[in-house]
Amino acid sequence: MAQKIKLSTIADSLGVSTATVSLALRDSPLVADDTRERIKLEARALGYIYNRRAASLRTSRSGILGVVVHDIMNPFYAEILRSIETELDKSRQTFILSNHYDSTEKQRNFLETLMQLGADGVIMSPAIGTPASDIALAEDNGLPVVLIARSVDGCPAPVFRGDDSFGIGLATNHLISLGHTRIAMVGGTDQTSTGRDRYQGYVQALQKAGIMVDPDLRIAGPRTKRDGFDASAQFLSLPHKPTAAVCWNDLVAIGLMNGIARAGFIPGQDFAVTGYDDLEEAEIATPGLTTVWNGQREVGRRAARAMIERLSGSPAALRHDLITPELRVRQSAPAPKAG
Amino acid sequence: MAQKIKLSTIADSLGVSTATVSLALRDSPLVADDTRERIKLEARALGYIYNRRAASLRTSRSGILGVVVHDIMNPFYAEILRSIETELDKSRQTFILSNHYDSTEKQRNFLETLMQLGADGVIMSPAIGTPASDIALAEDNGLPVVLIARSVDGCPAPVFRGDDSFGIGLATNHLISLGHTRIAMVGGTDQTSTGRDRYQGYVQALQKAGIMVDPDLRIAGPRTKRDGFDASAQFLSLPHKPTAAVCWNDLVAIGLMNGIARAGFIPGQDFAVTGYDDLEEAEIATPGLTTVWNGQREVGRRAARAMIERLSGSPAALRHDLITPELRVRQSAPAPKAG
DNA sequence: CACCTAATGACAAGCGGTTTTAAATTGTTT
DNA sequence: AAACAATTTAAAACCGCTTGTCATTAGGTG
Repeated sequence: MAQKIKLSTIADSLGVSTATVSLALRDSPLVADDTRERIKLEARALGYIYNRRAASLRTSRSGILGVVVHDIMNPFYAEILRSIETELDKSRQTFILSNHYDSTEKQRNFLETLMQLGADGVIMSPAIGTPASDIALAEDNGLPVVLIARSVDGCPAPVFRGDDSFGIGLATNHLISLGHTRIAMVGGTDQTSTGRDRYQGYVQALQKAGIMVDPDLRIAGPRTKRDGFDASAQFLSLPHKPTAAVCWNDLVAIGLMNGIARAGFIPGQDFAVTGYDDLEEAEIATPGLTTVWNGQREVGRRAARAMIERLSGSPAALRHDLITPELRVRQSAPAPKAG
Repeated sequence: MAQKIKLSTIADSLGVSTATVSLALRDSPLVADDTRERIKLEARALGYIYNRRAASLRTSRSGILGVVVHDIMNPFYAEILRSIETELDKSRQTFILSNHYDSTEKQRNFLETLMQLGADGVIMSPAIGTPASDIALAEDNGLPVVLIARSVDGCPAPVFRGDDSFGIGLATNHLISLGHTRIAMVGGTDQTSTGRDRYQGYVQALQKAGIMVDPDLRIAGPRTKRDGFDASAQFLSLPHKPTAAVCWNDLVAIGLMNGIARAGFIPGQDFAVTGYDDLEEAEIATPGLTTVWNGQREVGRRAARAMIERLSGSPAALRHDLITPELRVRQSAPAPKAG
């Protein structure tokens, strides 16, 4: 490793002061045009690397954002993440990523790390059971928080997510309109705001259609493709076989369809299945998955923008931003078989 | 945001010097036990947050690592990433993530950012066309590099990856032993070391079995599930219909099977398909995907360890570490249909 | 009790930038 | 030619923590 090039190296080599160099590199109007050019040229020639730590010590802006999600291996979060990345790239913010796997402790550790690093803010999908105080602590220490996908009770931070109750209603109503009456709900948990909203949306849709809600038809828990696959046995052995399944998300739906197929049935023919999220994969699944677009790209984009606006000191951002889901009809959810 | 608590705040409140506080918090033996306890207690009581930027300015160790992959939405990289995360967690290193989408420019920008932040090192799967000089530049600026999945010609950095040529041979030989002779290769590109190795492995296996290599049977390019799905049309219209497909990876294989199914054929019955990587998903695909375990967990684990060792100043790590792939037989690749 | 060693803690100089304040230069005006 | 304004550049303090050097105190020994 060659000798370290710093501001003073450039200053010495050009016979000016470090202050001038600093100002010049950041295009300050206080420096004459040709001085600035000479300095920039020399900086490049010497292979100068700007030291952000030193700078941020003074300016208290690190250019780093934190992003916390449940699990990036889940395509739902991966899609959100990608749009956050795209948006942050434009503003030259780097981000540090962490999965919390729904451990509030892991999440707390990560928030602490961010504070130590002097991160400018954090975009997070809170872990199950996150107390509002954890978020308040971050804010108190100068770490602004923007929430995505889930909200936290009693927490004033802005939230960006889809309208879950409405969205699951779209899927449920679609099945009802096709003539299904025994509709199972596979996946989800009451422990998250999202889980409660979706179950409630499902129940409301049934009730509005005058269909009795049968608690036996709820298979709570599944969240991944594997879970959905494993849940197929339970689904197939439900009392009074259901003809359709409203799934927690696309992963569960695809897993469930795979499981059903493994058992010798034909998904999208023997049973109607709907997903949720409209992942890229929904379209190429076999059969094509009827699902609900949940705007994950949009969630990421808006959350990132909100954060950037907040950092640039604009007035308090809006508190909540609900994205309106849309139904995507494909082949996995036809009308029930006659008889 | 309350008033900032720093070392001197604690020092003043206890009537000791900041040096003592610094030493105490880091468990230096130079500080008496009970002094240390008093200091730690006070730090907690005041809600002190360690300022890593200030510290690292002095120590030139930031506790940050960079990780660059092609695309985290690709489960192959996501699995590697997860094992890197697990490993780094143990050493209290945080990491900054970036996708390069095979843009050397984006990759260069990211490396520059890491240098500015004073990152301790970077674990990367290099973008197609990465010149060895880009990596040398990083090393010159004190940013140690460990490569994963792909190697870079003329670059002395350690590499962790699977033995691609051998691995693809496993899949090809398996198909040959089942009686297949017209075996297509779907996906991959000659632009990466991995791509060249796998194609070569496929060719060698055929030759060794005395099967003529037909260039028409190569469909180069596909890498994603979507690509595989789209390639199914081309696959089905190949001259002299092949009976089997060796796919670039599991994603392509699953996509291809979906496409084949959409066209009215039954994958794993009308055609034999093999994947590569053994993603979690391979097991629950329908039919279960016969594939090659590529040790991505192992790659991530070893790469992270190598980096940590290197940081702790241990002697030069070994240059290459090839993981030996293993065949995983499931249902997607049976013998060819009679006739 | 004087002397030496070991244990403990204070001081101050960095680390590499940013920014405020003041000085120097140039050009204008009377 | 002196006085003043505008434009550039220089000097120095500061951000918060680490660490080598040195002073102080306490304990042990002859």
